[in-house]
Amino acid sequence: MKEKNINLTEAEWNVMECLWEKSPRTGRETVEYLKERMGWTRSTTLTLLRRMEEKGAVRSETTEEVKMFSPCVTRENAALKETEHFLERVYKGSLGMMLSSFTKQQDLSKGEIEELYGILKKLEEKKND
Amino acid sequence: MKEKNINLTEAEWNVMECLWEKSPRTGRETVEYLKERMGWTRSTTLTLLRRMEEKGAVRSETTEEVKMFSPCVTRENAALKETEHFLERVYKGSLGMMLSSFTKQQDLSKGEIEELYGILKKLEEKKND
DNA sequence: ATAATCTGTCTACAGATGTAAACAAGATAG
DNA sequence: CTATCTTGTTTACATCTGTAGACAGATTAT
Repeated sequence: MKEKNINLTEAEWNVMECLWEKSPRTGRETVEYLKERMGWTRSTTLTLLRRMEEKGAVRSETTEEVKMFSPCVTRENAALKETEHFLERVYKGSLGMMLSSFTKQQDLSKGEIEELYGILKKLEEKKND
Repeated sequence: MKEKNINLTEAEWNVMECLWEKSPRTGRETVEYLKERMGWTRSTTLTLLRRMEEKGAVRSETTEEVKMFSPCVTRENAALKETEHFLERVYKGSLGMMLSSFTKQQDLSKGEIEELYGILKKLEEKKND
């Protein structure tokens, strides 16, 4: 069974964010949410939802006359896929290359560097026990 | 003078890679290069080049009867843009979040962790002197 | 000079994406 | 019951992307 490769477009990410934040949600809620943050019309949101259901990114079930939408992928998983794809395209798949290139240009603050350190340290510890 | 926001599509990245590797290049060279690694026809490559010139990603000059193509952005810069955009979309702009989420799922090898450490250390040193 | 070849430009076309109006059937308010 | 609102479904449409054929002028080989 082939893990369908769900590619979320930029617009679709917004719909997912909405559903990841809370789900299931009615069409109405979703429309409301996206009208506010994105300024989308009802049609736009519903079209997105339909397409996303077609491609298996969200699923719906009709409870008491109303359609409820839920995501079919976790945010973590979607993010992971995106990240892999991104690293592949831009940094030949190397996280190290990305980190060094990016930081070389971005000039992180001390705090940020500390944060990254912390992450690595925790990682290492977990690896060592 | 607004820094035009050059968005490279996936296909276009390949053209850029070719020109970043060496430039200027004749159309012919470029076509040759991409025929090999991508299996693209002459038309495909030339169309891409034209579109990319239109949107300012590459520029050309005709030297002795032949058009020579060069990139208008450095790889570093393009990568930076992509990275920012990517981080924004997927990790609310936070490199830290990206690193921790990604590594949580990806299980880096010891060597890789070391590599990342090295990068951070160097960064920190630079910051401290 | 003619045919074959290069090089550059134009045109094409299907599928993806962003965005949305139009319409139909049920629910409801007056 | 009729006018209105709600919810879901269809259709639309301009752009962008990936991919490429067709054609015209210049160059070269026969």
